[in-house]
Amino acid sequence: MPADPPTNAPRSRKGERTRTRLLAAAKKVFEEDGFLAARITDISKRAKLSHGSFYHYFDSKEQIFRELAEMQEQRLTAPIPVGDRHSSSPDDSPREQIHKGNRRYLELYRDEARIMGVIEQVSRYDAHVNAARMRSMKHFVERAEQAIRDLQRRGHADPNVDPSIAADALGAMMGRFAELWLVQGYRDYKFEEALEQLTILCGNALGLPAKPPAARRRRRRAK
Amino acid sequence: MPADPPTNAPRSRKGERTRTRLLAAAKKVFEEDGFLAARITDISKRAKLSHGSFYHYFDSKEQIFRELAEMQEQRLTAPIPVGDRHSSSPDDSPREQIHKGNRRYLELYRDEARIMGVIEQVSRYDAHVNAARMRSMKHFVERAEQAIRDLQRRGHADPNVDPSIAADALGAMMGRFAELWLVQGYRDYKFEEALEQLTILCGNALGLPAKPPAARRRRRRAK
Amino acid sequence: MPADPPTNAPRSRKGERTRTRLLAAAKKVFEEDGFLAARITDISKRAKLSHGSFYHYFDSKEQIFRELAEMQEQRLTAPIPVGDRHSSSPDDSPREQIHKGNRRYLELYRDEARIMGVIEQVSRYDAHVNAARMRSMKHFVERAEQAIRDLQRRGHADPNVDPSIAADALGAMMGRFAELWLVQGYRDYKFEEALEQLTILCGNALGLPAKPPAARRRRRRAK
Amino acid sequence: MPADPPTNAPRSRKGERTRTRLLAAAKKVFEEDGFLAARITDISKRAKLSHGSFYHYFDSKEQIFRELAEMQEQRLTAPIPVGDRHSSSPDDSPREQIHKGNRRYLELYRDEARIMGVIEQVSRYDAHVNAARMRSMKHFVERAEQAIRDLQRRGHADPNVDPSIAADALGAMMGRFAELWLVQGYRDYKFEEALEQLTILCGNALGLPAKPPAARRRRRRAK
DNA sequence: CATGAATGAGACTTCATTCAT
DNA sequence: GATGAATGAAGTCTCATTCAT
Repeated sequence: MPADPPTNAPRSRKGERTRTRLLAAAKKVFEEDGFLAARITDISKRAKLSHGSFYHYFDSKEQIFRELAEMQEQRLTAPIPVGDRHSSSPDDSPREQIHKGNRRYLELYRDEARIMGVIEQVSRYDAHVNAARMRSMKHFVERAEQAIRDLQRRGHADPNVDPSIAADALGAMMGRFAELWLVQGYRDYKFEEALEQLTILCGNALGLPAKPPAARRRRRRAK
Repeated sequence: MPADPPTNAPRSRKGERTRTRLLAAAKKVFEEDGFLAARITDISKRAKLSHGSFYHYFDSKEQIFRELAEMQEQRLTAPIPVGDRHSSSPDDSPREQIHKGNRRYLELYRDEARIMGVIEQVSRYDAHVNAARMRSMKHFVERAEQAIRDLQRRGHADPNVDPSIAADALGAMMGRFAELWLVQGYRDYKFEEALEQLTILCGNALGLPAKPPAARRRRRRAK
Repeated sequence: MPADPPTNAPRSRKGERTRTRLLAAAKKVFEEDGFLAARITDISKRAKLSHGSFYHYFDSKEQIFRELAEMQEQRLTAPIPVGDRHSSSPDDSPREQIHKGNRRYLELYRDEARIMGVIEQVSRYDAHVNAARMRSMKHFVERAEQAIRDLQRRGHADPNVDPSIAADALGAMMGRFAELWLVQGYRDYKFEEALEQLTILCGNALGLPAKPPAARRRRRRAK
Repeated sequence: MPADPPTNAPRSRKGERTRTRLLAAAKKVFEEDGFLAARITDISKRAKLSHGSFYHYFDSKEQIFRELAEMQEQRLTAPIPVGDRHSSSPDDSPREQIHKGNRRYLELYRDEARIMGVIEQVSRYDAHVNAARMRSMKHFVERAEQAIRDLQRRGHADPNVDPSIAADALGAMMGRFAELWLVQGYRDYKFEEALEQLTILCGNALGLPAKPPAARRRRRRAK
């Protein structure tokens, strides 16, 4: 999954620092101006570098963006590290697990909304960026698909649901909803409310057992 | 909801025809080359016109695209005309109604996938195009929201679901899934299968009564 | 001195009226936008005519402007009609005659300052317009020159002054001062004051006998 | 009074040389073609540069012209350096001082007639250029005004003359006469003759004591 | 490593002018 | 006479990218 190993890797400590500075500068510039309007000059200037030097580190605007986007995507879809605030414990209910996953996704998306918006933009005309997204999306969706399959096997999810399509569709829902809400400002939901609702919708869609309002559950279990 | 009436409207019959020719040409060029790569010259040439003439009818590439996008969006989210192949009869079950609506949406999206892809692209950097999308989306979503509310009132939908968020989220799901599938070729689903699954997911998400097929089947079996 | 007889002279009564309308419209547009920014379209539109029709009456923007400029120049440098408010009676002193001539010039210039400014502009890059100015200027200056010569012969003007150069120079002074003041708003003189001063300067320059405001002088003489 | 410091100032020695080359090239092109017909490409080509490079140094044709015009204006209206061929010694008569000033002005104007003509042209439609002219003109005229005031105080100049208007008007005369003569070729005066006449006119206008060939006049008065 | 001067392809846009209707 | 559609020459300006220093 790594991008093409940078052809122009820095050789010295100093070079490495400069490269990092460029990446940070590029992120800011892309966030402020969008991909198209961003100019190499702006990025270099922000990194306190002459624009000529840019080419020591990256071949083009596309290339530096791809690297940025890749980093971002990976962060967003990476498996939740065990022990993380968002990691689910084995005895979380499926809905609770979804809830935690969704929370993590939305929080990350929200915190990086600007650059996420630009990635959405660029992924529509840069095949590389799109491919990178697809790759990490697939990775993520596969885990979800497997989880659905498990739930179905244990009789906890609607057997009529196709795990593959469902994983894609619910992923699409989360992604696009996040963009509409957090990037394009389509509406102004309260974070917790939106999160909860999305979780309900996901849970329902998969036909998971009703929500925690635990009382009911215990009774059922009690049965 | 109509766009600003074109400032440079044609004043003669002939002009009107030329304008239409330009719109058709533009659509093709945008579909083939994408928005950015499309050049005024290409559009004009395809309409068998000198590039100078383009400016009699449109102020810029943006402007002609906006008009195209607006038309497309309206077609996609317009209420289904009564009597249409896709129109639902009053005694359709809610799931059936959703099914019909989804079918219509997906079919239209599929038939215009190329241009829809370009619209997705442009809407990320042209505020006008995005605004137009938002407008028609809102229109569409409001109808959905109202429908959900009705279902809840009649006890047919999960009362925990927020109609507004649900309408947005399921709309997001449909839209993004369609793009992934029909524009970006992310996966290669069979049309009927994807349609059915999306309908299940929507129905489940809203907590609608179990799918008809099941009922019938049981009854049938019961018979 | 007449301009080239319009190649495209109107043939009907209606045509004549349209032509006049175009001239009037052109004058306004030139005044508002200057020559360069003025477009045939604007002129035609203002004359409630399609721009195509413009070419029935004039060959180009230059041509219509030349006609306008010529009219203006002639008005400005035409001999003062006998009996006119500005006409000088035979027993006016030379200074009084100059005063009247200057008043007439400045009043006309002031009343048509906008278009005069445009003429100044265009005369710097349209040889025809400049030639027209030169022609009428020469006409005017020749009369002045003759007048100076007469005054010198009668011992009323400084014999060291070259009538030809003086006429040119004082004409230049009047013209450029008027432009600076009335077109470019360089300073904000009171009309009467500026007029009087210019007259003094002209009179002095030619070495005419001291100014009439006899009172003061008499007093001085009385001393 | 200096123009806004160029935003795109050269940062290296080489750049500085190139910039200078561009200015020189621009001057020539403007002189040959006039402002309107001059193209960026021509200027760049003449400076042995690609047209793209032009934009490293100047934002537009207007900008480079403004800089050129400013330089020219300043040269023309700068105070005469002490010791210069044109500087007047304290015991020059007022008429002699005017003579020297006029000579300097006319010689400079003549030597730069081409570009002066273009400046006259441009100042009529570029507010910046005009403003620059006005500024340096004002500077110049203020010195003249002060001189007139001094002469009046010492009883050497006609007290009826308003120093401010007179300075403007005589400045206008000099400027416009120079243009007519040296740029537009309105007439073909001998340099020395024109200079002398203009000096006489200025001196007379201000009512300065008669010219050196005083003898004649004194005799007359003596009568 | 860094600088910034130089390049040049390429697209947009304007508008005077022509011409078929 | 009038209309307005159509033409196309011409010039501006931008910026990614290269390269000599």
